[in-house]
Amino acid sequence: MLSHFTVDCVIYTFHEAQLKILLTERNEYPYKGWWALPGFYVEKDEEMEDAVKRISYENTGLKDIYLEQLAAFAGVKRHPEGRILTVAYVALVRYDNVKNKVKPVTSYMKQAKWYPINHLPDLAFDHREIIQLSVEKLKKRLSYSLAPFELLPEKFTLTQFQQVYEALLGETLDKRNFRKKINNLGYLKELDEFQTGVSYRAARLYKLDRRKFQKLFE
Amino acid sequence: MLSHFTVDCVIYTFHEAQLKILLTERNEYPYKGWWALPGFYVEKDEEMEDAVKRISYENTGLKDIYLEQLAAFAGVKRHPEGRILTVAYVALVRYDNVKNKVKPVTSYMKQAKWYPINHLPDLAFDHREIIQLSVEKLKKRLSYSLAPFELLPEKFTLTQFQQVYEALLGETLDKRNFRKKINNLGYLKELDEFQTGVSYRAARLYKLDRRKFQKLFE
DNA sequence: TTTAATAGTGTAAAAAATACACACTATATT
DNA sequence: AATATAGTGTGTATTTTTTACACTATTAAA
Repeated sequence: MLSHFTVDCVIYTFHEAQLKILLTERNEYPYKGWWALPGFYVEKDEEMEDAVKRISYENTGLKDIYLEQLAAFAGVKRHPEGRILTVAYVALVRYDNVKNKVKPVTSYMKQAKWYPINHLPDLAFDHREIIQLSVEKLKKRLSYSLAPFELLPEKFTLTQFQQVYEALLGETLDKRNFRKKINNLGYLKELDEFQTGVSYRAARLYKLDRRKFQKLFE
Repeated sequence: MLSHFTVDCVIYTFHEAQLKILLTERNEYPYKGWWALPGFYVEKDEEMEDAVKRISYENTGLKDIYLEQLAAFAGVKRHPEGRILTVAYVALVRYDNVKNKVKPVTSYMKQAKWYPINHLPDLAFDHREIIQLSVEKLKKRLSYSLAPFELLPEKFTLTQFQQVYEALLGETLDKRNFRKKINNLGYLKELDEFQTGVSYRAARLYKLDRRKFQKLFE
């Protein structure tokens, strides 16, 4: 009737044309030395979401990030000392905002590191399963959620946008058909700005037109 | 760090061309006399799903029913005595199987009753919100999940099948187009049997072709 | 000036979704 | 026997969406 209560965060970002997840190396029994999702106990009078925010702040230095609940995991055998119920959340952050910030600021882990979703190390507890579920959920919601925009910089190229889709779908898409489709969606705003610092033709930048997006999905 | 831990069940069935949810009248503080989702504490060494099965058995007399986890609700203020974390599950049952069975078999409730999803009474706790979320989830998964078949009898008419869709989508569908679409899906098996006991032209019965369904979604 | 790397663009064909109306049949009623 | 009732079952034309596919443009660096 009483259970330990934790939250775990699957924190995604988009970098080098890949989706990556932030993992921490545990410095505590059990699974000491293993990689795991950032997570910790929820305090007695703390709202679950606040605990998630606290943990993602400790790990990314960011407040006010995009969060959604994934699922609860409560297997009696998850933890050797008895049931620890965890509620897993998905968080999405822009790599620009975190690239110089990630470091372990807690005693219970040695380091934190971004791993591409298709090259994950062995993971503690049932964290592999949690991640698997999170990928599937993101995949399904792709075309009617703000998720892609939470992963990309404010201003992005269509190629970057396509790469987010490709990373989640796990397949390559035809450039022309992709562009046609997102043009029809109608919630991208074409800017008069271009990529800089590339040694090839600079791509045009776009951003999300939040108004149009909301009109479409209310 | 420790929290009370319960599960709540949103048990759906299909009856009289409507989707209905099983509610119980509480016989305990708090919300005594209010209608609520069937739910109870998870025992110390009990798996969460087993608790759900236990509770749905107590309420419907059925074992081995279709279950999926919906979400965790853990608001500090859900319960006047402090946080009670609940994990909500959706269960789907065939009305044929339960129609003579529903009765309160526990001390903590007075009665149980099926309510159409669009005529619900006032509900205890945040149960209205839980139900709302469950409807939305079912709606999204409609055409690529087994949910409709778990709600219908083994052998059903196309009209019944369409009514399940209509109830969840909250709109009426064109009969010809609906039939064309599900014909294209290709996982319905046409039987040589017909409805009986109706005072009008008897409709042909169909059933799910599980093999084809699985081939399609593996 | 050439090379390497990526951006950007259109059209035709096929497939899927939509809109739409009437004849059929089993039973109950007179 | 005739008729009313209530729901079953079916086809076609139109529009929309999806797919397949290949070349030119731009920039920086060598």
